[in-house]
Amino acid sequence: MKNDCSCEHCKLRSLFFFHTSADVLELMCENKTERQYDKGEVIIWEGSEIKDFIYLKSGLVKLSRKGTDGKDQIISFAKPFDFVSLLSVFSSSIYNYTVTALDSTIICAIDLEKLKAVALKNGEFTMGLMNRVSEATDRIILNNLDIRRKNLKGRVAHVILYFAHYVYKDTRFELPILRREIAEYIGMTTENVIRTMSEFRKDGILKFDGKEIEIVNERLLESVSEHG
Amino acid sequence: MKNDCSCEHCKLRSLFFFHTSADVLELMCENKTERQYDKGEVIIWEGSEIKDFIYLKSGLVKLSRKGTDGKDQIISFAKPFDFVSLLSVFSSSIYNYTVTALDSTIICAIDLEKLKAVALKNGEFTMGLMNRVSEATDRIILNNLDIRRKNLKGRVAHVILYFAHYVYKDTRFELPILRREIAEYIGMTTENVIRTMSEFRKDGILKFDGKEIEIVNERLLESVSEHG
DNA sequence: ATCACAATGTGATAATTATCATATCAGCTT
DNA sequence: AAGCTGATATGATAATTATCACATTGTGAT
Repeated sequence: MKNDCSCEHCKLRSLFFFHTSADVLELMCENKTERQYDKGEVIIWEGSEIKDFIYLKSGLVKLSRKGTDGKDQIISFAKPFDFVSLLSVFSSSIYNYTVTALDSTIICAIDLEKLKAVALKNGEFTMGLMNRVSEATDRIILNNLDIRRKNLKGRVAHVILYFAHYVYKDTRFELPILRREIAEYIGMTTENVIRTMSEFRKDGILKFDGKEIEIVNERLLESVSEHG
Repeated sequence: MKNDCSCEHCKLRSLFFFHTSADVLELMCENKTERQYDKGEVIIWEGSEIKDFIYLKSGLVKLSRKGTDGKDQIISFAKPFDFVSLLSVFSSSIYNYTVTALDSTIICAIDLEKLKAVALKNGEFTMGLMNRVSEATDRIILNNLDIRRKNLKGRVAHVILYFAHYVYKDTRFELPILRREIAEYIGMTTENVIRTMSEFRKDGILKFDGKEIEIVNERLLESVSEHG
């Protein structure tokens, strides 16, 4: 937990703020805390009070929610440049989702009251913030719509391509989530996700090597993602 | 299409803005257009340029999107006090959804460039705006998650209860959408929605009289909504 | 190393939902 | 009034997905 004002040179800075006026810089430097989480650690608990505005500096997380039936549902995944403090922060005082690290993850937390105080005085800053929040929530909604259109095979293909294209930018990567978590994300059962991935392997679309996954036939996987 | 600055007394005003400073009042009075749409008319076309910030004054609308396969998906419904210009407006220059009136509807349109100009100078106004946008998109995401947890019967029950509780605040109302539109909203087929509603009728949960629908056994409908 | 436990993997069967076919009904036009 | 069209309605069947049962593999703790 350091506070060396390294954000002055942080790559993320430009994404959050149009200008970096004196009050915004002070907010970031004096009132931010950096925290590191290991894979599997919970960063935010559903139901806890929102005290900070949080964003990802590095790593990968999942946003999930416990249904009334006790079953978890995964809302979305987020990597740096995606916001984490998306939902709730400006419309609720309580988080209505849990954020869990899927990999070693570093977050920056800015005291929410102080951020709001700056935002009230600085429209430019607030507009930048709103742009980001709007963009990130849009992506969640549209992605969920996209998944809803597809059948089991298409949904599984969608998730694998999501990690390949959007997160790792490689056709070979270590899958950061369990089969069960894929199921929680796409709204199918764990068994069927496993079965589908086995089929992809048998069909020569995927190769597994421990946690490693390799997309052998990307074109076919994309076709499956579109047309089942 | 009138412009008599009636927003000064508009009930909605308090919801959008914390304070109504001079610049905000001028924005609303000088740069707003009021438009009326009949049931079925399209207010915003998917793919069109975003020129205005739009909100509902009265009526009811649906937000929908045409999938790559040509099939419509309904994202959400909105009534006054829900925003319409939720998604896209602050993160895109093009609407990625269509807004259609489900009933006679009046909207207010504020020139987006002028709104942005005010927002840049007025952090308080922008914060109020962000609160609203965040609240509305949160509701869409959580509602979709809720529907995803349920089976066919539960989803149909959910939609009927949504209109009863949230829109009409009555157990008897005129259903503003077709069976097909319920299907497009919950991701099931039209036939199965029709079948399910017929079952509800046969089971004494619902009564139909033309377009009118009456919830006879609300407790049972709620139970079906929760546990299928 | 062994035990315990969770994750992966696979098959058989049941339940759910989609598809296709066809009928009736309501509203609208001529 | 007749004819057209889209919405509602219903049944039979096919396709998809869930459930249950059980085997195997992997992983962490002692």
